[in-house]
Amino acid sequence: MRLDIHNSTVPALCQACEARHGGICGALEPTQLQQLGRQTARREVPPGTQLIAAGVPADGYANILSGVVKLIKLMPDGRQQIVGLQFAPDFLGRPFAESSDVGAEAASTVRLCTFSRSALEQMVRQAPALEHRLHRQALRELDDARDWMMTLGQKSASEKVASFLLLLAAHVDPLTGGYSATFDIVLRRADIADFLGLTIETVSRSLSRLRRDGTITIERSRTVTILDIDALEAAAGR
Amino acid sequence: MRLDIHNSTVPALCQACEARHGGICGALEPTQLQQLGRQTARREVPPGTQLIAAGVPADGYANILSGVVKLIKLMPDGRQQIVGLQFAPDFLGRPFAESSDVGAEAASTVRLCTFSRSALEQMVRQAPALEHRLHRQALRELDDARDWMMTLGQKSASEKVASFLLLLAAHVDPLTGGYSATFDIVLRRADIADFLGLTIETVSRSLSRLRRDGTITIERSRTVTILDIDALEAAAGR
DNA sequence: GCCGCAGTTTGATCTGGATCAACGATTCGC
DNA sequence: GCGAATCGTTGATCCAGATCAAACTGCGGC
Repeated sequence: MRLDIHNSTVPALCQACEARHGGICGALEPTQLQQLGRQTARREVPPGTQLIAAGVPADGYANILSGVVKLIKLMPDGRQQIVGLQFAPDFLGRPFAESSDVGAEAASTVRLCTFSRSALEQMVRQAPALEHRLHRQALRELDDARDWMMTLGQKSASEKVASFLLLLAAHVDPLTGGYSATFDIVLRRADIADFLGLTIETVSRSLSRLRRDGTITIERSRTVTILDIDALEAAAGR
Repeated sequence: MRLDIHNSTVPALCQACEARHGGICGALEPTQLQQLGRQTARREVPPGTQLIAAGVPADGYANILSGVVKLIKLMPDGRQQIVGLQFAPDFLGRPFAESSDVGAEAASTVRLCTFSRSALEQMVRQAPALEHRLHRQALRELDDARDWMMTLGQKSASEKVASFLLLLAAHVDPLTGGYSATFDIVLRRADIADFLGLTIETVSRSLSRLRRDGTITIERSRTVTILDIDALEAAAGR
């Protein structure tokens, strides 16, 4: 089978890789994948691991293979805002800048495919399609950020919580395009609060109300099942 | 003078253009500028003009030559959030998408250099540096959006208003890098409210308080002079 | 099994900003 | 220059969500 011959030139690790399809490596030819593959390292980190420190020059970039990463901004007085969540197969890092004022932390166990700044820059020079992929992801993240600005600026507490559940349901499973009916809330209540601009008490109360209304169920405070997706969308303000 | 000979190949309109320096046209060679120049049209529109309708396929793109553009997101029930302001020499439009769910409206008199989707796509194919510029602007807008998420999610009403004034002061004059001491608030109170996730009354009260404290002066509700920049930064939460 | 701890839920109270209301200021058309 | 519409300011009251306080749940260590 010809396809096998062709595939055999793709590094074994990349063959089953999430990041090759939706992610940025999809822009690379087999020979380029081989070249990049020699400069990558896989890492698995536990929840809570600091992946990128805000304001500190980052050592490199990564593709997320599985898990959820929180993007965090901090104020001098300690208040913090989670400005985004990233899922497989997202690219992680800020291209063309020494450092960023956004930090990144593993929210769950996270598997990464890491590579250095210079490795990325070298690949970008060789494969313009790679920059195009990065550009597209930046635009997608920009759309997401603006969506969330709407949530933060205009929605009520319960609308925010419902929006958050829909966001998770749409992203936890990188394979399906739609919503997952059952999924784990990877974040603690404190993280959800920082993402929504609320307090943990208000988050908890809003979740309890959704449960009481029969829109969702929650097991052991972590596993959510959506019973009524229409009601949840309505509760989210659309 | 050799420089004149070289400059003479740059279209006359582009020679003094804002967008050529900070903007995306800086990525183009004189011959490419000439080529694009043939496909552009300058437009000057009054405040309130709808430039891009959310969800409707856009006819094209533009560079902002002067003025301020509001980026607006709308909810089905009519609530709206301004998700960003754009100033000269920003690029206006959403590359690689038929339409966007973000609308754009002139906040002041705006001068634009417009061109079609196909003209841009053609130039991008010929000049990879152009996509690089677009990419960089997208990343800058992403940083701005996340900054504003912090403002929307964590800051108090008066911190939001102070942050807004600093944002304007930093951008109204595209030439200087720092803050302008005196500038016009181009937006109406209702727009400021939609940008900050507040009501017009709260915006007005916060501005009055800053005036009473001697941090700023306001003439005819539009022209602001910053008397104490440190106090204003402190009031903004940094 | 029991303890200790971190995280979550629920209740009572308080408050920043929304809402409701009235009144100034500015701009525009004629 | 005058009236009218729009926009902005200020005051009084109300309420969603914050804060303060207490109990509950699940989990790991021993």
